[in-house]
Amino acid sequence: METINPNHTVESLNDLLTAHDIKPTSQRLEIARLLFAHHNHFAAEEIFSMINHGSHSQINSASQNSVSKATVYNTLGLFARKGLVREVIADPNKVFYDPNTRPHYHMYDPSSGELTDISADTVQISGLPAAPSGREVEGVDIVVRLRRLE
Amino acid sequence: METINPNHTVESLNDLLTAHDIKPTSQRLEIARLLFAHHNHFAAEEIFSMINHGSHSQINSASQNSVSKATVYNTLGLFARKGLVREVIADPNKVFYDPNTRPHYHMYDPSSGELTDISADTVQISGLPAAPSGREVEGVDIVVRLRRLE
DNA sequence: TTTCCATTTAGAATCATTATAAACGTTTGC
DNA sequence: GCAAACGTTTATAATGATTCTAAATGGAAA
Repeated sequence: METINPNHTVESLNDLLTAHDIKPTSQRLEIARLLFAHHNHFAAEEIFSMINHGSHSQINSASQNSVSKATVYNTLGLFARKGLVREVIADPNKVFYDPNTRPHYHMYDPSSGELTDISADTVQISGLPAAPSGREVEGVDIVVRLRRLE
Repeated sequence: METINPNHTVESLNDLLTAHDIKPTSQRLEIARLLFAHHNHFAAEEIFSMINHGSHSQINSASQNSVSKATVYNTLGLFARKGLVREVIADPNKVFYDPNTRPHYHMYDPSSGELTDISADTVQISGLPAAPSGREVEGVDIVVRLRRLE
């Protein structure tokens, strides 16, 4: 179930982007707001349609917020490169963007498309090999794949 | 269960497909031979080009081995559904097919496209949550993402 | 044989994503 | 304040993996 976090003001989002070396434009703030207000993972196309057909515009805003598809993709790529969000590769058809960049894992149900978090606190992994020379480990992704019971 | 053996004969491949409830056609045998002869993961497009532009045709063979792109995709999907191979979701741009269906994990280097196995023998994981009701865990994928050292 | 059913095929369609090149908006230098 | 310079956004085209479609093929069975 999805909850909305109202504790992200335009100010704090501004600071968040700035702290990650991202110039805060209105489009970037709009996308960041969507990502950080919901406790959910979104694909680029979902974010695009939430902004354009969705009911997420500010109450008092006179301007109809609209961001082009190209900008949505560019911005999510930028956010990921700057470490503001994390890409989750769990479905071959689309990339999910996760506003939680702290270590944690995922559970994925392809039949519903639902991607949920697994806290890293309770999970123990050991025995993973070191990176080969010239490389370093960027991260460890764990995806628990689910299927409908027969 | 099947073991990976570089000396797969046409007969043993035949049996392998039959044991997995797959009718062995010449195209399916050709694709299975590629997958099981190499200790490697391949994407559909790689298999397609190995068959068509690759150096895998018999020198003295009068028959030019050629499998259409549609059949390569259909066959790999069939193999995966029947449990003969496993899909590996590590790169957003393509699905890898892994002839090793026993539990094991992967290391992925996006900069080279190299996907290598991590044996499950040395890896310990605990504390993963159970599947929600109505679902079961199909598998646990671990991908150690690599990056070039700066 | 002739029929039937699965398999294969070429090519079109799809869909997420990326590239292109123009338009736009801000900042900066004067 | 004004204009060049630069980064950002945009519509649109292009890409590339994958899936779909509908026809052709081929083997098994009657």
